[in-house]
Amino acid sequence: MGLTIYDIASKAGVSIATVSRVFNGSDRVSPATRDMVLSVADELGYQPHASARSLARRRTDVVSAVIPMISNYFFAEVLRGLQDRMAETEFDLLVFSARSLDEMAIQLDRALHRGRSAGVLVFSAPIAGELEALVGKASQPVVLVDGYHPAIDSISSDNRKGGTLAAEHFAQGGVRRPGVLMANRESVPASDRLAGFEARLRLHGIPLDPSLVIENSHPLNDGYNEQGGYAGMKALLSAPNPPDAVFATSDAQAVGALEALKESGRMVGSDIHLVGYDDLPIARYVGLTTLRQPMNDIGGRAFELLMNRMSGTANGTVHTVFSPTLIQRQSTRALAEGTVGEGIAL
Amino acid sequence: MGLTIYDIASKAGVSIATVSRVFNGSDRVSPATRDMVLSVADELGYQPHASARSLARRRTDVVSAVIPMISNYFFAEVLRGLQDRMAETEFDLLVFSARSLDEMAIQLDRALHRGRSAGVLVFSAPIAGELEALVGKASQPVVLVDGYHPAIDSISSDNRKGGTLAAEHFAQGGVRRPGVLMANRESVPASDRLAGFEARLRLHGIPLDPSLVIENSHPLNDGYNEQGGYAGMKALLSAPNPPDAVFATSDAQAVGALEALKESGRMVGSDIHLVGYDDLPIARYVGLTTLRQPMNDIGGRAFELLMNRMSGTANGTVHTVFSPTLIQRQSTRALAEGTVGEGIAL
DNA sequence: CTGAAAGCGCTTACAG
DNA sequence: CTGAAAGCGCTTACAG
Repeated sequence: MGLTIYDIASKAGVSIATVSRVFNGSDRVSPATRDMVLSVADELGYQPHASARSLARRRTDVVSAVIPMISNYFFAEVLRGLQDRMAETEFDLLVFSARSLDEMAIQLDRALHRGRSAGVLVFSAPIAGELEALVGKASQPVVLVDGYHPAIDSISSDNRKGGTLAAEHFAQGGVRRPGVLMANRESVPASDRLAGFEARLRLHGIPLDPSLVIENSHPLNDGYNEQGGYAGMKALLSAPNPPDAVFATSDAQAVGALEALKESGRMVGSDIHLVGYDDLPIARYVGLTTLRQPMNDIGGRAFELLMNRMSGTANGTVHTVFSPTLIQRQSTRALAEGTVGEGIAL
Repeated sequence: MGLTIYDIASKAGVSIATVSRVFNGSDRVSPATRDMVLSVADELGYQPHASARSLARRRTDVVSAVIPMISNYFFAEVLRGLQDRMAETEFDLLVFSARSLDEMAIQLDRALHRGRSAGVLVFSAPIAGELEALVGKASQPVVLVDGYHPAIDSISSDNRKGGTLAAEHFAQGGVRRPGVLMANRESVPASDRLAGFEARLRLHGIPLDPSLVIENSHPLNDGYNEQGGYAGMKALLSAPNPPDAVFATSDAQAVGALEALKESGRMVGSDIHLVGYDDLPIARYVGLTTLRQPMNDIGGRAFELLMNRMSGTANGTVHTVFSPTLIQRQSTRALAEGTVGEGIAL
């Protein structure tokens, strides 16, 4: 299909400028001309050439997303929100996925290549060192998704707030001896969740026994995994003085914990309570109280931020922070105190 | 950064042709010239412009993937395999995601735009009607992933074989009265899995009572969901003559079924057996016997197929079919008959 | 090994 | 409303 604008122009008996105008929706074309050009183009099956167009226009309708571990539920959902929002526009999405921080730098470097895209979304990466340098000298706008840097637009979810909500739920429900199933210490989201949780407990004068804060022993996926939750809950249950409610920094860990609780014969939601984080599809299914992040909104909003930057509309640096919501389900049933959630196990 | 090849050329005291040759790894440049051009380019921070390059070369180093429901585990994993393979090349990946068949056509149409990419991967779509027409007149090579059409290169997983393996496992283990938790009837993969299952049972002279084949009542995600598996298993258990082993067409359904089995007090893996499909991460965790598809390999192989097509190396239509593997775990423990699988619940 | 020049397929002031 | 022409930033025969 080597059809060019020249073929259409000659066949339609107009200049290439006119054909171009028709395809760019210019209003400086008479309806009659437009219709005829369109019908010729349609008949011949003409399509403008993407690269030629971006070169001539000096801009491209492509956005890049640099993502660690694309197979992760959170990223996949954010990406979905992003694409839904993008579908309404002319933009296409270039995806660069990495499996480590080093790879993030490599992929970001690729994404930043001149003429490749009009803007870049960087997911969940601590912006320092090499990444910071790359973003610093980037010639296209960058927006951080699920990340933060004082000088770069960002959009994220308030992890401290999530921890706070969990603690508040516990406090209101009369929890006296809380425990925590923590992901890897190095994980920034998990640390923030824990920090918010601790601070709010303190406010209520509820002590958090350090021996009841179990760090995940399985490193997979930064410690957000079932195995570690299972092992951690086993450890908590065999403590001299076990907790009466547990906050897990992810649903994956919580699902593992549920397994351990079932084996122990405990009634979850009455004997002991459990709160997760993420609201994976399975959370609803197993009746797990959890913190939900508006993943789709995050994706959509990220694209909007980037659009503003690309069009030069934006002024100062913008940091958008979404709040998580506590979804109350059976795993904290007895804590309900009137705050009946939407949650039924099935 | 409006740096062009001219800036580098003049600063380096050579022609733009030479600069171009350096950046294209041509060997028709003296080492000395090469080094000096490179150092100038490096100093100034020059990068070739992607669109200009593809326009002049008359080809692009971009591949498109058209995907339904990107948040699905299977697609995310295949995508990962694809990207791992692509990372070794100069290719970038454009992702178009759809939420329905109609949207698949729209997105495929976008992906097929001239100059946008050098080849397109179409995921899990029945190629007929509008989609077939689009692929038919496409000017770039198309490879079907998890799909089939006689005239188009494809790569897929043998779903009939998966059903056969499940049936064989049941037959060898002495199952007398099998049941099936079926996804939506319209789902091609589920139908194929069921067909293979039935055929192999027949071969062994084991009857499959139609009343023990329960179609999922929850339409979400084509019937591959926990809720339907739960409800379906409840129905099977309350049958006048319940099954002694159940084949679920997905792990999601099987996880729901496990829940129902637990509530019923049945010992899974001895009183009754259960086999899923997909080998989701949670399958290993809950000790579910299942059929695993080599998702990463599928992605990598899809890219290779496309590369061959793009380079014109390929001859006839190529259909690659991967076989699933039965991963034996606790949920069919008593069927083991020596075939001890790798599976331990934790 | 190197350069001058044509060409890739569009867009967009500038004139009319 | 329409056209002629320059330009977007490269690549690649063609000559030397």
